[in-house]
Amino acid sequence: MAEDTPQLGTRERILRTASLLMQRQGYEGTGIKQVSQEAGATLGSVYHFFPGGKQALAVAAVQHADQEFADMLSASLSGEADPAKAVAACARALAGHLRDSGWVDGCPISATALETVGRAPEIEQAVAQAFQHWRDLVADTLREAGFPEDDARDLAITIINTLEGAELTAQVFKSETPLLVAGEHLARLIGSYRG
Amino acid sequence: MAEDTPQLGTRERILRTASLLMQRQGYEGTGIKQVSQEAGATLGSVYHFFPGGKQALAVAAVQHADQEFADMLSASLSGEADPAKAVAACARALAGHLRDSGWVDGCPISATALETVGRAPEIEQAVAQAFQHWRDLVADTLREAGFPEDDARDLAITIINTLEGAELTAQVFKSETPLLVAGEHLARLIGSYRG
DNA sequence: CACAAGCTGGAACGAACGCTCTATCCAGTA
DNA sequence: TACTGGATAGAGCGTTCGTTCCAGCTTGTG
Repeated sequence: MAEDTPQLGTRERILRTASLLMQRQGYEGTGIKQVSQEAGATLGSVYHFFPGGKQALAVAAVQHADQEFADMLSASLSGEADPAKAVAACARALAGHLRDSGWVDGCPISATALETVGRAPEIEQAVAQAFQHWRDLVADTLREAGFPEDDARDLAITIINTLEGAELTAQVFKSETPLLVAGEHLARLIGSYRG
Repeated sequence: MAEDTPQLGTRERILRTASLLMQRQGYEGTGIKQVSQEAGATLGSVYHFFPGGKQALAVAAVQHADQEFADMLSASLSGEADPAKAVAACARALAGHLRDSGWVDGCPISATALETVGRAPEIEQAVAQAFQHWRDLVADTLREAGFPEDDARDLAITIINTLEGAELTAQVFKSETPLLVAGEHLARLIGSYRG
């Protein structure tokens, strides 16, 4: 898993491995021993760097995924001047990445989110911060393109939601279609605020 | 959990309990022993009715949830003649139900879907069938309202996706807003095909 | 009343879980 | 050279997991 990147520090290797495994298997489905093995670390190291145990590791992994996905989102959004086209391009990028991964690498945190909602406050909060972070990136893009504050905020909510749901569905059907259709519909929705 | 409905048969009680627990905790987070206890049944009964073990129980629970959600969807959609209004009403219904449950009862199968994608083919297939089922219900509604076949199919995809994503986000933020905004945006999107 | 079939109850199994613990290693410092 | 403290290593704790197994209980039929 991450044994092929030994130049990274142990903590970083554990974090990346945990994030990847939780993306694919969820929080409950990912064991600390599996993380340590696939990261090329030992159990002792995991507890050394994350004294809070599995929950602390999950929070850090969610935050790591948050930042990684935000970078990808920023890059996608800044590639097009028209926000409608930018969102559609973003959906296409997600679809391509998902297909290339064999339909396993969807949203990095939604599985964890669904398993821990109402049951692990620290993790829940990290997930909420990530969603808010991504939403803000989209809202900023819309505002800079001239959309009024209220419209930008509401559209950003729906854009993130729709991409989230489309990615889930694309995984289930192992098809790019839901994401591509979502991209076009979101572009149409954004465009409908222009007139 | 289900001890208060002893008039139901044991198999049905196990099924409902499994479905509810998997909705809230996911597949990995839900144990067979927990199901048997909260269903007021014994371990022997679970394996008697579901000889295929946890996976078979999960498949049956997903199918049960499929039918239950489909009924709710049909009722919501048939309440309004205009499909745009019907979808918005549906989003409001989901938001109300989610709030009443203390933000824990979201989509009954998405947690299970995310945990098992690419790792448990039987469960994956049951999830895909459920999604297709719901999508068909929406597409039928749109077709009956006069939408062309292609538009109805594409819109149905996005409507289910968006509701799915909005429900996830509403759970994370413990707020009805994502679902309500999604309902309005979906109504707007549907309306944009009218002109 | 007897008897099979369907169902229930729960002990027990091996494996895996999260986590704790002690021991060892080793670069940096005095 | 002696010491210190972060990092590594993994055995082993108690618990829970999914599963198996079988004795006992009901229930309906002859």
